Amino acid sequence: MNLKLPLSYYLNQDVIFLAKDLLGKVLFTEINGDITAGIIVETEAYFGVVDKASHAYGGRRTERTETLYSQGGISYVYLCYGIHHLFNVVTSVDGEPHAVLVRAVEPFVGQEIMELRRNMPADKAAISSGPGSAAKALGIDRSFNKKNLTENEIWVEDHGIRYAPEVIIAGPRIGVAYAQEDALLPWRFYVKGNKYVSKPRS
DNA sequence: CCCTTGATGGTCT
DNA sequence: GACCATCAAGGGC
Repeated sequence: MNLKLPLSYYLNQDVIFLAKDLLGKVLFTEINGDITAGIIVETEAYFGVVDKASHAYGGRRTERTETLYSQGGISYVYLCYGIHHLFNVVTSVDGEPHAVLVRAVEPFVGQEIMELRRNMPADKAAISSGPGSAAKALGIDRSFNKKNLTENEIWVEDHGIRYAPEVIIAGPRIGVAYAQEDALLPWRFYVKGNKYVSKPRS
C-alpha cells in the first residue's frame, strides 16, 4: 500500500495545523539505494510574509526564497551557520511562502546508516535531535533543496502514528530572538517526553 | 552538571 | 562584511 502523503496534503493553507499534524509522520530519504527514515517529533511553523522569523518576511523575494513561494509539496533546504543543513517542508498554495521546519526525528528505518552518518549510536538522543542533526542523520544536504516530496528521493509517509493531544506541546520557536515580538509566538510543536526532541525547552 | 566557544559558508546589503 | 531557524567538544565546577 502507498503510505506517501499526496500533494493535496501540502496545499493546506493552515501552516500551523500542518506543523502540528506532521508530528508522527515519517520522513524518508533514499540515497544511492540507502533508505533511512525518522518519525517527526518536533517542528516549527514559519508563517510567510507576516512572520519576522521567516526568510520571506515582508514579501522579500530573492533567488533563495523563491523556493518558499512555490506551491506546497517541495523541500526547502539551506545552510545555517556554515555547517548545518536545515530541512523545511514548503506548504500552501503557489505564492504563499509558508513552511514547516523539521527540528527532530526519532530513528525509524536504517538506524545503522544513520549511525555511520552521525558517528554515534542510534539510541543516543543527539543522533537526530535538533534541525542540523536530524537532517544529517537522514543524509539531507543542499542537493535536496527544491525536491518534490511526492517523488522518490525524499518524501513523507503516514504510518498511523498518533499522539494524544495532551502530549503535543506548543511553545516559542528556538533561535529566532531576532524576530522580536514574533519570537514569542507558540509555533514550535513537539512530542512531550520523546527523548529525541531538542534540548532548549522540552 | 553547566557554560563557553570554535567551526564554517551561502546569502544579502 | 555582517548575519544567521546550530552543534559538539572541552574546561570548570
